[in-house]
Formats: sequence, C-alpha cells, structure tokens
Amino acid sequence: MSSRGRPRNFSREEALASAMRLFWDKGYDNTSLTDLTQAMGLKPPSLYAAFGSKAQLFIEAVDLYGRTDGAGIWDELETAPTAKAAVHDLLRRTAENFTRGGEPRGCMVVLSAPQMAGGDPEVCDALKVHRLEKQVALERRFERGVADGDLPEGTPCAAIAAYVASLQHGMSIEARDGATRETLMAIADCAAAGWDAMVAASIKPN
Amino acid sequence: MSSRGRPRNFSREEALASAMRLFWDKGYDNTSLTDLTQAMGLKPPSLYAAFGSKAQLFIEAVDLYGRTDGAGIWDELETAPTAKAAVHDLLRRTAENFTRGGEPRGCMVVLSAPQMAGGDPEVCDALKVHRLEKQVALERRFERGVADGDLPEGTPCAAIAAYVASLQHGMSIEARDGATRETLMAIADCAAAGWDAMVAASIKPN
DNA sequence: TCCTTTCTGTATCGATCAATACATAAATCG
DNA sequence: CGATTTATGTATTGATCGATACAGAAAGGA
Repeated sequence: MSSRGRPRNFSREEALASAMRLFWDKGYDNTSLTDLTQAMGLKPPSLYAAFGSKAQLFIEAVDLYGRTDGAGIWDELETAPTAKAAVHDLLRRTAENFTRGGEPRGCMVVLSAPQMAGGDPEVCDALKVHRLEKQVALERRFERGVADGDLPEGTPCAAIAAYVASLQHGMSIEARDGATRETLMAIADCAAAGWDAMVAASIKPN
Repeated sequence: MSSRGRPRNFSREEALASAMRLFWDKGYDNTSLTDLTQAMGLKPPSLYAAFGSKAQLFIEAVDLYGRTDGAGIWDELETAPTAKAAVHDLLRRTAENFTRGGEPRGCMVVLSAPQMAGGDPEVCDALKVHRLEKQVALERRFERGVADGDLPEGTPCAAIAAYVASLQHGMSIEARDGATRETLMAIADCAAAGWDAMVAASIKPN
C-alpha cells in the first residue's frame, strides 16, 4: 500500500462529517469551496487530493448522511411487526429526526440539491438513487406485509410506497418551513389513522 | 403617467412568461442572466429597467405562476361540496398538472428555490409565503367543512392541512423523480381512501 | 426645432466560483 | 545519506456570476 509520502494533516472522516453538515444546512449550490475549506480546516489542494472534486465530496457526504444522521429514521422498517407499524414508526421517527435542535431540519437527500434542469447531473442522480432506494425498500416491506398476512392479498404495494414516500418527502419541506415537531407528529398520526381504510380501498382502485 | 420617452421594444408580459418557464424548469440558482436575456429576447439593461433585479423578476414570475399554470390545481378547493371532495380533487388535479407534457414537472413554488441557509432570503421567503398561504387555505376549507357538517366537530383542521400540504409538496419531488401520472393519481386516491378514518381517528389524537 | 425622458445595444465591471501551478515540507525506501 | 512519494500553503487561474456605465436611438412636450 501507500504509507509512503508526507502523512495527512487532518482526519478524513472528521473533514467529511464537517462537509456533510455544511451541505445539509446550505445545500450543494450554496456551499462554496471557501465555506468547505474553512469548515473542514484544510486548504483547497488538500480537499481535492482527498476527495477529488466538490461533486464527489458531496456524494460521499450524502453516503455518510445515509449511514449516520439519516439512518435512524429507517431503523425499524424491517423489524416492525406489521407494515402499518413500520410506516407509523417511520413517520414518527421522521418527525423527531427533522426537528432535532442544533441540526439542519429536514432530509439532506430531499433538500440539499434541487432536481432541476441545468444542475450537476452527477449530484442530482446520486440523490435520486437514494430516494428511489428508500421507496423500493418501502415497496418490498409492503410485499412482505402481504406475505405475512398483515396486508391483504392484492395490495398495490408500489402505489402505497409512492404515497408514503411522497408524504415523507413533503415533511422535509414542512420542516424547513418551520413546522414544529408536534405538527410533524400529527402528520404521521394522520397517515397511520387512515392506513387500514386506505389499504382496504386501494385493492379495487375503482 | 409616463408615456414619454422611447417606448419599450418587447412585451413585458411575454418576457415575464418566458422567465417564469425558465425559472420553473431550471430553478432560481441555475438560471443565469444569460439564460434569461436569451429566452426573453432582450438585453440586460432592458431586463433591469423593467424588472429591477433577478430576484424581483423571479418573484414576479412566481406570482404569474400562481395565477396561471399553478392556479388550476386549486380551482375547486372552495366549490367542492365537501372537504373530502375538495382534497381528492386537489390531489388529482395536482397529479394531472404535474405530468403535463411539454411543461416542467412539479410545482414551481415547491421546487424552484431551495429553502437553504445562504440562499437569497427575499426569494426563499416569497416562496414560503406562497406555500403557507395554500396551507392556510386548506385549513380554512376544513374549518368550513366542520361548519358545513361534512367534518366532525373537533376535527384538528391545522394538522390535517399540514398532512395534505405535506403530501402535495412531496408529489412535486416524486414528479421530478419521474413518477407517472398513474402513480401520482394513485397517491391522490390513497389519501382519499383513508380520509374518513383519518378524520374520525384524529379527533382524539391518542 | 430643441430639450427632456426613456429605452436599447455594446462592452465591461468587480465579485465569486471551482479548480490548480508551484514550491516547500514531511514521511518512507534503498 | 539521497531519492522518491505524498501532502501542505500561497497564490492564482479562467470562467461565470449578477449588475452597470456609457453613448446612441426613439419617443413626447414646449
């Protein structure tokens, strides 16, 4: 391996964590290299040597987010006893996570880069992949619910996953607009309260 | 008035409409003055004389959006016979509106400027005001539903408005991620299917 | 007609952006 | 030791950003 050469003067992990926090708070476009180098405590050449480019640094930061601050939201998706319990827990964890003091509000994967024409496609696609992975995880969980018998046969799992994902994504917007934890919790409870009827009605759409 | 001086060489309305389309498609940050002047068919000094600044032009463009492309979504909010019908209609119009061919997908008010630290506060606040106005309109509509008797006494109108707003905002994310009209319609139908049970359960939150 | 007013086109401003050239410092290898 | 490799700090690059200075053109008012 390469233990040769002058050793690094900073912790790559800590620097990446600082970048994550900054991207999460300010978004990809609004975070400049000046911001990054100051927060990470290093100079531009060190940043480029360690991370390649601003875009690659961002993608690494999003991965870190998914493994740390953003992970707890999804902790019980698989272990919850039923699909309904999994969704209710997911949304309540979302409400709690999105309103922690001292942290940026809402989800980095939803908010930190606008999915707009003209944006860096590398960056947008990375976030889109993260979002769709979670939506697929929801769909799979609902399919398991059908297999487990806590969802009726014929449940449109993809549609319900899109519904839950849409609601959870919207909660990031609400959080950034200043919604309180109580408001977000109420949203979670609304979804849970309508769950059984929604599932029952969705089997025959019309 | 001021009919003096050299007359304008372009239609202010048409130029504003072009700017709106561009901001809607690319977002505020990703739309440069070069993009704008090209699409609007004028030179920078004319743009600044007519609209003041990029930020003010954007705010005017958002207002235009709310009066044109974004308006139809909310057309039946007040005229629908019940709160439930109003929400179902709203979400189905949303699904239709967000997947029109030849137009950018999703809502300009939700997508076109990230609500992030470091963004132009003038721009962010203008969009936030638009979002909250619609959420308040939902809350008022639900209060009317209580008065009309199609929602039970004690319905938490603010919480349910936050739920519907959150879902509708999330549909913009889904739309930009490529969701089909059928998927968005399914989301709308999910919400409608669970509505009665959600309302009934929400009266006593626990 | 001449003056004032307003708009237009050219050309460019200073600021900021992401990214690097370059020389030096600090480590391993032979 | 000397050679190689890698990281660091200073200084700067070309590009692009939003916004304007300036002079000329086109209108109304006197």
